[in-house]
Amino acid sequence: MSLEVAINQRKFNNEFEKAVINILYTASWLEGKNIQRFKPYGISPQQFNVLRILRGASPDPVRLTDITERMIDKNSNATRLVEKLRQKGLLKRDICKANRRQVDITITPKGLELLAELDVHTDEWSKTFSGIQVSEAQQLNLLLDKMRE
Amino acid sequence: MSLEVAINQRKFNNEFEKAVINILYTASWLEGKNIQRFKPYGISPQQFNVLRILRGASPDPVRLTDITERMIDKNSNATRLVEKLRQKGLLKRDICKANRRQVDITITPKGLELLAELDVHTDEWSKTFSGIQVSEAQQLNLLLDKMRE
DNA sequence: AAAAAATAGTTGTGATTACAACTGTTGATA
DNA sequence: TATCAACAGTTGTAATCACAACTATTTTTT
Repeated sequence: MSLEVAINQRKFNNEFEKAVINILYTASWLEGKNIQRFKPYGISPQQFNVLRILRGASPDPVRLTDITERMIDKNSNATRLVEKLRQKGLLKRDICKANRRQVDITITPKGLELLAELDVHTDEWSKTFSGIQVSEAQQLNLLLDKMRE
Repeated sequence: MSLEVAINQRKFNNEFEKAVINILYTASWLEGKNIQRFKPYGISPQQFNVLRILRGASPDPVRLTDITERMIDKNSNATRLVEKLRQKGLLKRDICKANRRQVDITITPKGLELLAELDVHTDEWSKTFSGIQVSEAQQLNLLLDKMRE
């Protein structure tokens, strides 16, 4: 569906403003889909993001600051996200002995299992973007990177 | 800055997944900028969105459902956004006489003034996207629309 | 070594979101 | 004309976000 139809607006001041609105609208659309996708597994998109970061480093631990740096949404409160996941037994927290200001966070086997379950789902989900070609996705990535320069 | 550097992740499963993450990251980046942009005027990006919808229809009123339909983020609670703006005197609410289930919402002169102030700001802001050309912004719009098909 | 600055994370708060259940009004059906 | 369904908004709630102030630890400066 075109942006014009999606938000029922015919005119935009210029292509830049339209692109900004289009990005925000598409992100909100994707976020909604993600919430539904993760809901059966009892986690939020942000929590999924954290788990994936942890798996990327596993079996090495990751510091809280590293998590924030690598998160898609930098505004999230990593402390609280981590605490939620810890309560679910998906990660463990240890005060770093070398530097007691740091908290070392590691994904647990249970966390890895959950991600493994979701992997199948994620692959299928990626394929649902039948509207665009691989080359177009590449182009999209290029343009978005360029926009943030 | 490339997405890889922005979220410190070197590999992605495929270009589609990368594009999804890129859209979400870019949207969060833009949202942060927007929050800052509107903060001096005491409104949120969503509230700005509502005011612009109202100006688009002005002097005609708009129903609450119309607002939701036209909003960038459909998940917002229009009732509460409108109430916030009403408290600030930026719009007025009237129960529709013909159909008392409906609420007619109209932007006030004060609301129009605020938007006029912001217009200057918005134009300048649009120009800060020096990284991309008009043709590239068009391409971006095309690809995003296609992705949501 | 004491004081100051920098680092790493936590916590408090007010606003906002996600979602479902709810009220009140109008239209359709029997 | 009652009854039921559909419509238009509202409200309750638990979770999350935005942001700043805070604690605790380590490093740097004097």
